[in-house]
Amino acid sequence: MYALIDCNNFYASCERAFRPPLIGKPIVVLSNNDGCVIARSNEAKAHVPMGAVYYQYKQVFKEQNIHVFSSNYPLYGDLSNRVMNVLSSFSPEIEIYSIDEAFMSLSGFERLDLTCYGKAIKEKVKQLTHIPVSIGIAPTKALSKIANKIAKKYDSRTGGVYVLDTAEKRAKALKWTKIEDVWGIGRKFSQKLIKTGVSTAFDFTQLPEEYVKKEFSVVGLRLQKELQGISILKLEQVKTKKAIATTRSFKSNISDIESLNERLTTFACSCAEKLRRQNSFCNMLMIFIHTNGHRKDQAQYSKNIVMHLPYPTHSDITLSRYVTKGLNAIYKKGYAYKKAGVIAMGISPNTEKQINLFENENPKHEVLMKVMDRINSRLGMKKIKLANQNLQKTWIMRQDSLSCRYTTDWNELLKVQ
DNA sequence: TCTGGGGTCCTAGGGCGA
DNA sequence: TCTGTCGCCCTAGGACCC
Repeated sequence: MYALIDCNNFYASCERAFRPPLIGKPIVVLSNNDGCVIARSNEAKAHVPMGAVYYQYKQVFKEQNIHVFSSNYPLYGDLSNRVMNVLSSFSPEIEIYSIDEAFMSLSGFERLDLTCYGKAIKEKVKQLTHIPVSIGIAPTKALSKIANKIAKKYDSRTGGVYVLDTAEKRAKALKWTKIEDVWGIGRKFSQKLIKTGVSTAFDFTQLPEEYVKKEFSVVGLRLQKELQGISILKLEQVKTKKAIATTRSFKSNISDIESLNERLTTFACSCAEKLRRQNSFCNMLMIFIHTNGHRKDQAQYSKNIVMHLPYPTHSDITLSRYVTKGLNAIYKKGYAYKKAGVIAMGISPNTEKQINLFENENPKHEVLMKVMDRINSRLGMKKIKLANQNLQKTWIMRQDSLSCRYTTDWNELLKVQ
């Protein structure tokens, strides 16, 4: 059996964890640059759709007394770690699936009353982190997702925990689940399925295998088996990332190549730092620049370039050199750029560095990067930068409604009066 | 004025060497 | 020496997830 533990309206719950008066009040959390709504409390869901554009909904927020927060990732990341730590004490096998979800293996726990065990987990997480969770338990990962949806939807009846442990319950749950709500069936696939008369998860399980394989590849076939109660997807081990990206939309458009180069250099340094943190190198670098696709009245241009590096690296200096080279190749004058990014690819661990016969990195880079990381980590922020980055840090994201970093910054600890 | 960011996996198709 | 086939690798594009 597998359990899926999912934090309820996670970002909104994090904001509430340190501000109890907000319990029961409508809350939304915005994306970077306060662009659009990325999380809503239950109370806000009736008034604001997911992805709503902030400036278009300002009036609604005001009228409905909805509390608005800019996203506060240091806080959410820290609370997520705390939740996962609590969960780890309930099973030796746990897969952290995302910032607010984890799968847990309950094999060997079958003799227990799983509903009671689920409730014990839920209560412990609530007690230690103040984050409410819902728990779905079932024989496969895909079914545990459905069980979780039921637990969340019928919270008062289920107490936030639902176990799908019989064929009857499974059939009933599958008939209740709309095809577009099935984990792994996105917008395109659900449209295609609905056209052929498949409107529920149960209908999907009745389709011929060959048809599913042909139309939805092995991914669809695996999912079908999982929904039929045959466990195919196992818990996954922590893996090193295959790509590391830093991409941003700008608060206002950028047209000149110097400013773009400064931004992209900073993004490259952020990628390099993430690479060093996970002890790996990259040997390919992609950069891209976009104009604002939402502004149909403005001239559009979008281009990316992939560069193969001569040797694996995680040096700020090397990556920034290639960023400049790439930008010179794709930049076109006369456009207002809204978004840009750097993606490090071809990632290999420190232990498997492929050395080039003819050209290798200056060994001083490695030492320098270590010193930079140590100083920056001790000072808590980016004090040491490359010379072609902006030392004044005038590129601040729009975050008009940011809450405190209650758990990760000494200066922002909760004050008790 | 203002519309997020960061990932994974699979398939098709072309190049290329055995 | 030429040709056909097979399989591997790479890339682009498309689907999905949170």
